[in-house]
Amino acid sequence: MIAEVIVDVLSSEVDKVFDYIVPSSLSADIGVGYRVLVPFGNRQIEGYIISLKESSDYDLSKLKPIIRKLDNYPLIKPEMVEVIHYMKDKLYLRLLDGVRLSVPTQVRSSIKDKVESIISLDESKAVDYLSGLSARNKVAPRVIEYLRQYGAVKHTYLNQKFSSSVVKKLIEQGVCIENKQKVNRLKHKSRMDKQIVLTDVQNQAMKQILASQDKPIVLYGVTGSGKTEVYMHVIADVLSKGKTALMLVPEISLTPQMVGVFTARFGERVAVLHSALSVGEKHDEWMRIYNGEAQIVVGARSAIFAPLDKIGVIIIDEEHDSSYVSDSSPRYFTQDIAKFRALYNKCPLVLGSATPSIETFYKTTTGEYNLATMPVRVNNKPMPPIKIVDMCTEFKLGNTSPISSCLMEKLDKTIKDGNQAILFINRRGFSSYMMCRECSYIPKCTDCDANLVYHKNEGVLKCHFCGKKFRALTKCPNCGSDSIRMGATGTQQVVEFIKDKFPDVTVFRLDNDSVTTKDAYSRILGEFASTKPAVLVGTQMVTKGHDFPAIQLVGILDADISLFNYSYKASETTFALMTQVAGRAGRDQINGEVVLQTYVPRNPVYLTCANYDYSKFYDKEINLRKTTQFPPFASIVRILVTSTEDDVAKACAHDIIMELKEYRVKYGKDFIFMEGMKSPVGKIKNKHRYQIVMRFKTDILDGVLQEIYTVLDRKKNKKTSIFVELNPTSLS
DNA sequence: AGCACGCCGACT
DNA sequence: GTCGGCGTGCTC
Repeated sequence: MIAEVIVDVLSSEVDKVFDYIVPSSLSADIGVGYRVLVPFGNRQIEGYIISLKESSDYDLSKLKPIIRKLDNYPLIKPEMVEVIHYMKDKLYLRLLDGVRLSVPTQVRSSIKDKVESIISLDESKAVDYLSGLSARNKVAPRVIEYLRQYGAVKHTYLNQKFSSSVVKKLIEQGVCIENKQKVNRLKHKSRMDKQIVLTDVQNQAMKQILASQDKPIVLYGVTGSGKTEVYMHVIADVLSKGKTALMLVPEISLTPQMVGVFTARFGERVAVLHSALSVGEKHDEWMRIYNGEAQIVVGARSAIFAPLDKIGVIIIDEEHDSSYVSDSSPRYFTQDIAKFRALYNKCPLVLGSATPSIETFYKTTTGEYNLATMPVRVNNKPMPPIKIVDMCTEFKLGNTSPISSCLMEKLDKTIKDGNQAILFINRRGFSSYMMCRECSYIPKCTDCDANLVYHKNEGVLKCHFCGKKFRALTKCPNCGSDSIRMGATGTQQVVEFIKDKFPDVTVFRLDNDSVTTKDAYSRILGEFASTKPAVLVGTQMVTKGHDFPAIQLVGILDADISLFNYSYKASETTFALMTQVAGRAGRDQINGEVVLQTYVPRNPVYLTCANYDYSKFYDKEINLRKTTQFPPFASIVRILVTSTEDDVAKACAHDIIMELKEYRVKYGKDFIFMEGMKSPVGKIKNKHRYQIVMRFKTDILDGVLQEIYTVLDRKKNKKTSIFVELNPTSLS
């Protein structure tokens, strides 16, 4: 028998399937998905069997045998083998990338199950032992007495309470019995909440979802319409049929809350997967899923690769969220993988959102996706009114502070009422740059073409592309001046401003600088939740999850920033973001309100958003996309070529573009645009970057992609790396 | 990616 | 004479 093996060597050069002989001694207990040790060149490396066959096209005399298998079960299940092939063919990912996504390092590495040793008493032996005991022996009787009282006790606990030598002796003499058992490193609460009865609207949505086996279904429900409850009912239904459920949520910060809600309902049947788990926790959770001990997976993006069997439903919550697109290689769209797995398992795929992405919603109008709508909030409360404030007028009137007079008034009232306010600073990424006031010099990273960002906590300058740290400036290296200033409004500034104006109120800060540890996030939010009155100032982090019942006011400080990032998605991300932030206000008894500060108050995004009119926004936006030819009508592909040598990358990019130019001709006007250029961030980690950006009608996407892949396969070489991105949201 | 093979300069 | 620089090519 011959095995096709993917070797665990991360290089495009060697990213292909190698044939190996399966020795007859192994053939009985080996199969697809097993991890094996194979000879490769003159070394031994790990590989994964992805298929078995009887003969090989390769020179038989050169075939080597597999040395041995490395686990007693296949790490890659058959479904995931299919997923890996799909990613290779359709997404231009290396086979090994697929393997590594399917089998996380925490599982591949030698992390073992955590075992705990439990000590209990053999009563009959204990009686004998005590009777024949000398008077000098003081500790052992106490240990026995303790065990009689408490039954089984942890070995480590006994050791520290008494003495390890005594406990050891008792075990050796058979008086105590040692029992080893596997424990999970991640502790889940197992309080079981009762199911809540669904409203008619929710019930209708649930039925539509369960019936949507043939195509994905969009669950469009306004904030507060109770999507989570629908998800849980769908999952309960699926579980009752003996199937499993996969529930994806946007990012780490949101996960604990969802996990809380889900474990409260489903207890031990829930497993969590996200990047903030420790290696041991990740290993345990993955194995619990693999073994079928957990039937519900709640997790962030990468959880789409969870080794579940018999999936009965896949849910992607907040479908429009950008965290579902992996931003570094291997790049993949979570929805692509989800569609593949839903098709494989013939199960519904739910895309839930209050502000579905334009491309997703478009597919409900063409019939490619089904649609379920939940237009009202469960508590029947209206959405909080949004007031748009023109910051230009404000500035002309002489207010140069980051807070408008209108927001100031409402803030004052909120505090007097003893309630809470959230101030959202929309400052995605660009925080404070250091800059010389004399010559406008800005310090840059030595390895990347990027401005350094000042981190106040550590007092250093950091490169956000490679993480390298530099000493903060005190003197300008360019002109010698010592007047250095910090750019952009930061969270800190606003916090200080509020503290100055309202000295008696407690102000909390939530941003990358204040959230440094794993649980700082929930700690800050916890303190905020129990403080009244209080103001919470923060970045994106304040927009997600968490119900605070006492929020009376939400202020959005620089709404425009996300509108001015040069991506075709700028409008829709802004609309989604504003809607989401606004949804934080007035969730319970209190009537909330929202103040949105902008320099372009007549922008249609804000006008539609202020009326919570998604469908009007959608109509405008889809028309715009159609006339300007952007997704979903056209597709954008970006090819990125990187190399440590500038001219090598340049030449390679040039070669590719020459071939594609020839190919382009046959499509005429359907091929709208193509240009090669140095990347906006021309160098990252000392690798030079060239990009080719093209745009063409979506009808020809499959064909063009295939051509691109064949050209790239021809052009790839050792000195360059090539990445392909479909509909990129940023061009750094 | 690694590792061997291989063909040219400065050392005991 | 040889030790070692790293360019090139291969791995079932």
